Amino acid sequence: MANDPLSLTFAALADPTRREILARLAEGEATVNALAEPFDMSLQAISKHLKVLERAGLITRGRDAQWRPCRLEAAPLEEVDQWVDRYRDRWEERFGRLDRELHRIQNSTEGEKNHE
Amino acid sequence: MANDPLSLTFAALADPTRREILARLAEGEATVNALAEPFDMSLQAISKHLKVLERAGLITRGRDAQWRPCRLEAAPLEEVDQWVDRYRDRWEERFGRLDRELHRIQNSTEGEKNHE
DNA sequence: CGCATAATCAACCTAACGGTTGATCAACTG
DNA sequence: CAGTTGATCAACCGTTAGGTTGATTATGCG
Repeated sequence: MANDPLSLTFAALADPTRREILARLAEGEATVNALAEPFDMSLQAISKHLKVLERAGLITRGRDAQWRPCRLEAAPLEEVDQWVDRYRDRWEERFGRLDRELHRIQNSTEGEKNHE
Repeated sequence: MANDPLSLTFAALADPTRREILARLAEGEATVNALAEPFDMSLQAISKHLKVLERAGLITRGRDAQWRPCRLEAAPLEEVDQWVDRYRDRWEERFGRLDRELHRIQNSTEGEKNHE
């Protein structure tokens, strides 16, 4: 597999188990055992999934005695969002030209508001 | 690899060659040979990449004599966008609570506008 | 028909993925 | 210290990904 950041992120997301783990982490930190609990899978397998997520920068791990709490890190998701954003107008075609223009204007005024 | 739609899409995107192909197709339809031209790779390899993209629904292929023109299909990218959208507030933390609330309100009014 | 072109099919190879089991390390607890 | 718990490491295994080369199919052209 390619090892550029975006490829690592997409590859990490291309697995339902890992996406479920991220969904769980969106609710707060969790230990490896807590994350493994819902799955019919060995703890070691979950540990490997976490390593994949960590390599992609999607999680970080702390240290609390013998527990290694995992925390969601959204930065790579923002990269994904920015990448996919370049194709946004492709699926907004159905709105037609006028409505697409409205979206564009709306986005640009949002830009002014946020970035000033 | 898992074969649910989202996993197929993420997996298809987890390769720089395939992402470049999509970028090329964003400019318009193209034949397999045209798509293969920039890459130092056999035509068969590109053909396989196209099959992966097709299985994910990211492209469709027509038929024009011996050419099989490829066309970008953005629907799966919209699915990706919707999935990642659930985490948007995670990387917008830096805007602070007030601004995040503004975003939430803004989104909900957009929803009213689009879905009615 | 005979041939060139566009693209796919088929077989093969290496490396990585996703899972297993068993052993090990690290930290708390009695 | 001995034992338990949390988690990782290591080796292994079957399958798939991503590339190659060689053969094959389909279309257009002289």
